[in-house]
Amino acid sequence: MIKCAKCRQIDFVQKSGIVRGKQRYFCKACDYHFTLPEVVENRKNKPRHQVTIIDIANELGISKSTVSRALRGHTDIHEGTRKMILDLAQQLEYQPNPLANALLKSRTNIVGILVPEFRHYFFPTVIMGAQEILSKAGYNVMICQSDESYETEVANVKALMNSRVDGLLVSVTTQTNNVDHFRTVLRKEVPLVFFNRVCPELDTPQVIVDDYAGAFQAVEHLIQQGYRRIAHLAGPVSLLVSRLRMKGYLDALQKHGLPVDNELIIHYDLTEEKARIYANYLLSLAQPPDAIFAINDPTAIEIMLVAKSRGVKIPQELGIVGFSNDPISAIIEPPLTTVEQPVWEMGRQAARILLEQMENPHIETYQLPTRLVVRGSSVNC
Amino acid sequence: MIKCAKCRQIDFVQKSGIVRGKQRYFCKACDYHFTLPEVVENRKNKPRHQVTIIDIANELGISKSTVSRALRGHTDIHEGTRKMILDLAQQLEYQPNPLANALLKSRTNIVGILVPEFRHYFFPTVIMGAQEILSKAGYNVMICQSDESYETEVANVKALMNSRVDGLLVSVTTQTNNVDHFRTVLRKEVPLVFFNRVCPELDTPQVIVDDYAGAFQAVEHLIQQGYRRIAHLAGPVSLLVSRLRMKGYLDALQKHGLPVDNELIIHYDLTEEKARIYANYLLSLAQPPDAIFAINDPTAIEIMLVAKSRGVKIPQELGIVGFSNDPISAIIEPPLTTVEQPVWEMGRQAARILLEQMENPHIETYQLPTRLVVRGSSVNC
DNA sequence: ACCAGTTTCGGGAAAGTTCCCGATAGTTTT
DNA sequence: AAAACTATCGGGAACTTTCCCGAAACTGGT
Repeated sequence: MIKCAKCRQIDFVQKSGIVRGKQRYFCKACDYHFTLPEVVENRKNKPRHQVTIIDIANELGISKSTVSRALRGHTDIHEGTRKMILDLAQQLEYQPNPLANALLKSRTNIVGILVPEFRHYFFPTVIMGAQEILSKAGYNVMICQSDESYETEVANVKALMNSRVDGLLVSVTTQTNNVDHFRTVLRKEVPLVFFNRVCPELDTPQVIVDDYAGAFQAVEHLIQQGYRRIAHLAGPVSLLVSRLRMKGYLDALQKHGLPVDNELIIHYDLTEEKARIYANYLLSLAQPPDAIFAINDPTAIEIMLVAKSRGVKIPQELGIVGFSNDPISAIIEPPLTTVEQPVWEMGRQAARILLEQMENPHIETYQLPTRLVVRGSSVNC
Repeated sequence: MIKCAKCRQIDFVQKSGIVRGKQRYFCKACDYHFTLPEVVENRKNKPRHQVTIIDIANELGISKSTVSRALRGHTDIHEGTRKMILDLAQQLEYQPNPLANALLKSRTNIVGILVPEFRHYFFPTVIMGAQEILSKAGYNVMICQSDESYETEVANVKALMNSRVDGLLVSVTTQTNNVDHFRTVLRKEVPLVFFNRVCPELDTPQVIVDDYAGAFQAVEHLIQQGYRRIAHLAGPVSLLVSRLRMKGYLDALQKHGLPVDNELIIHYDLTEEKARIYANYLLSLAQPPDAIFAINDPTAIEIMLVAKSRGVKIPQELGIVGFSNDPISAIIEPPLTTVEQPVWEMGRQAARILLEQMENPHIETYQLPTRLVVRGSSVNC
């Protein structure tokens, strides 16, 4: 009753177990195991078939190699054939599959950008600058935020590496003390450029601003305005920006012969709650400061809000200077004196260096200038 | 002098032209063309070879199928073999190549997010909400901004589709009147969910807030505060949100028997410059408004700045209400009355619906509630 | 007609996975 | 002991593209 799939005979076929729910048969004559082929039903589970070069080749009765050559602008092809292929490709709306190309070349044309957050002005703007350059160069961008968590940062780096990004633009978290995950990136020779929050212990290109000069100017400005007891609400020591701005603060004090009071120097983790807590703490001191230099504008603004809620008059009783010149600084009352940094340009430069890195690996540190923008929050008239 | 590459004989070999700069030969005896193989030099242009399942298979002397089964947690495998494979995979730090998988399955595990901008509070926050859900589900995110330009939006959609994203989360530009590019997306059966700025002419899932109710409440609040000549600086008519908030504005006026003055209704393109221009225009009218309902918070804030610069007192001479409750609204002086919308949640819901869409396509419109937050900019006491 | 040289095209490997299905060996049932 | 069944593994296609290299079909020149 059952024909052998090989010799087409019936007599020697016998049952031989079940495989994956299907009856199996064995033909003694030709020593051959087989199962009955299922009737293939409506094969509609192939939803969207993108047009491939093979489709074009079949349509024109030529080989896929020729189609590929035409599309890639090779020379080894007849002008008429090329035109024919190009026309059909356009007509069929052919889109080359980047996945196949990526698999073959091990290049995805995607760069990863990893930032601590993008709720405030700074990081979104850097990203926009980077995107401007990268998309011009034909790269897509995959953005991750570490949320100021070391574990998330490690996980994100892993995820981006697993996605086989061609390069990485990174600003580390406040908690990043161990940088082994970035060493892994370097070991796999994936270009890596840090910006703003950099890793000086790694030999990688970096884009930063002149944090020291900016901080120095800011604090000197406060001194020139007559403030004498100047506090500094600083970032965590782990970040180089914190240390550089701190040094600018200290040197400015020293230059003008002002004492350094450790009570007035606070390192914190850049969260809003802590900013409020330390602002309150500073203003509650027996000898409160008459001015505060904040590590960045969001911090400065938290201080302003706390000062306002305590009835402390700005700038008369408290001068405040921030860093970064977020747009909100010009809007708040009184407007915030701050150190302007070319944020958009930082993104552009980071992207540029990353692209260069892909061509020709080299270490480059790019430093952008800062400029003090004096507004109402520090003019003690 | 030249041996045939096939029969190893010398006598019948003759020159036969040149191919790509290399001398070609022909053996009459075996009717065979050939060129001399080049001496292969140091093949060091294979930079980083990732560990593959084939490496594991070769190492253990088994087939790649078996390795794949072990790694994918299949049942058809011996427990000992699986353990052996898993151990070696861990030791070699094996990472499956997502490109190969994507090529095979036509799934990239990437979703694209397309927004008009992310300089303000709203869109970055939505994106964060969406990312929270999507990354939990194992998806990476590719973010593009159309920069309020229709052409850029079309180009971005094309780029994301070309990158073979598995789904799309979109908020359209102010200039988007033609939606053919989204029809292309739907035609290729790529899940597409709109949020905030939606396309009602397309049959797609959408996530919106109750714009009508929010606007109605806002305007009614102004009326209850005693304002009688209420202007509306609205968004472009092309956006549904504009139309809905407009309707809320109109209905609130009507309910309280206030006349509609077309002079006080301005549609604009949501750029900062135009906001300033129209704010100035409104305040320069012979009969200026005594309150303005703004389409969103950035607009409201521009109006506040213009009013301040003209010496118009808020809220005494001009009441202002915004929409969205950006953090800056609580900070500005006076604090801005605004309609709060669950922005983060909007991102979460959009992502959730997109994920559902991938499983089981269906049309769903999700509407989130709004809530009026009354602050100083509208309390005419 | 014969050969050298050029132009144009096709075949097939490679990239790394998953999955279908056949194959084998071993185990249990009749 | 044959028949029926299970557990485990290997082979190879498929996904799409690029690229190497050989093959065929030309062109001229002798």
